[in-house]
Amino acid sequence: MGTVKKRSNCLLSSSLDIFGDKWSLLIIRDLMFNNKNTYNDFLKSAEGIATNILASRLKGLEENGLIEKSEHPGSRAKILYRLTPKGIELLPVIIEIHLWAEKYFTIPSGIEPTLKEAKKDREALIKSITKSLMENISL
Amino acid sequence: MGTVKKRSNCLLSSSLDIFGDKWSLLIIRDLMFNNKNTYNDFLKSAEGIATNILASRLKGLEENGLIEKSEHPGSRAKILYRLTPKGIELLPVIIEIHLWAEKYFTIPSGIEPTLKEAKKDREALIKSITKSLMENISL
DNA sequence: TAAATTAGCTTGCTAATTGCAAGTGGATAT
DNA sequence: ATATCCACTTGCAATTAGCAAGCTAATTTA
Repeated sequence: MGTVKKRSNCLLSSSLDIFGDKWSLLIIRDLMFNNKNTYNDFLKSAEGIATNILASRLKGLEENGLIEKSEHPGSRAKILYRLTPKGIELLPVIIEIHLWAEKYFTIPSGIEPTLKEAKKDREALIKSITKSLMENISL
Repeated sequence: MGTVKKRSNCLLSSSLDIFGDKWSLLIIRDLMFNNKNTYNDFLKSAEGIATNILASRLKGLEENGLIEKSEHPGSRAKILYRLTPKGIELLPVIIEIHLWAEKYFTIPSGIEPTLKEAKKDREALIKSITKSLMENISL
């Protein structure tokens, strides 16, 4: 059921088989930048994902090794979703999409400094965000 | 009908509203790397896009200014699709997806040199591919 | 300690989208 | 003149998306 169907052996196509939809990268974004890590956190995001779609996307992302479930330190009722290294490695992709979008959409308040940093020293930004995301893993 | 619905003002979300599906970036890829620029070229790609889906994606990409139609120099029956600068600027996104995918999928024959170049001198590669794509525009 | 709320889902149903197959109409090759 | 190519459109079945409601276990509130 959950197996991924590869349409071709093209790297881009295989990648889109995993995260080429309107929701998966938004969940990754929430985990990366918005301090969201529970089911209800994702549900509350501005785009308004439907609960069944969220469940299916979380399942897909987990099956493909981009995220993983773990115990929530604060409550046994909650499940903590975390990025794996494989998920964290999508950071450059997400940054490049932002840099593209910056030219064509109005920039939301607050992210301008990060965009500026991305343009000034992209590698440094990736390294520093990656580092802090990786630290979250080993908690 | 053709208007884009923005789910939020997040740059990533707005971008995915445009190309966040399983086909749009593959059409861009074909235009960028595979010397495909007619309807039937796209139809023949390995992933096997359905003809009605192709028509709707081409329409969407055109409405969003990523591609444009023009006269085919060889035949009046054909339509030549071309990337606009806005479409060409997606090159870094596509490269980053490739670099991510390289770690998790078997690498198709032929692209290894380009991947190596992307890792060695990313900016140079982007600049050189962009240049040749831009030259295509003014023909 | 009982009742209400929170958290993470599942289920049922409807609407929208996808994808296959066939068809259309103009341009081109034979 | 006929057949084929090209860029689609249309019809229809199947899949997917999305809304609303429900469900179970854990937790908070009264």
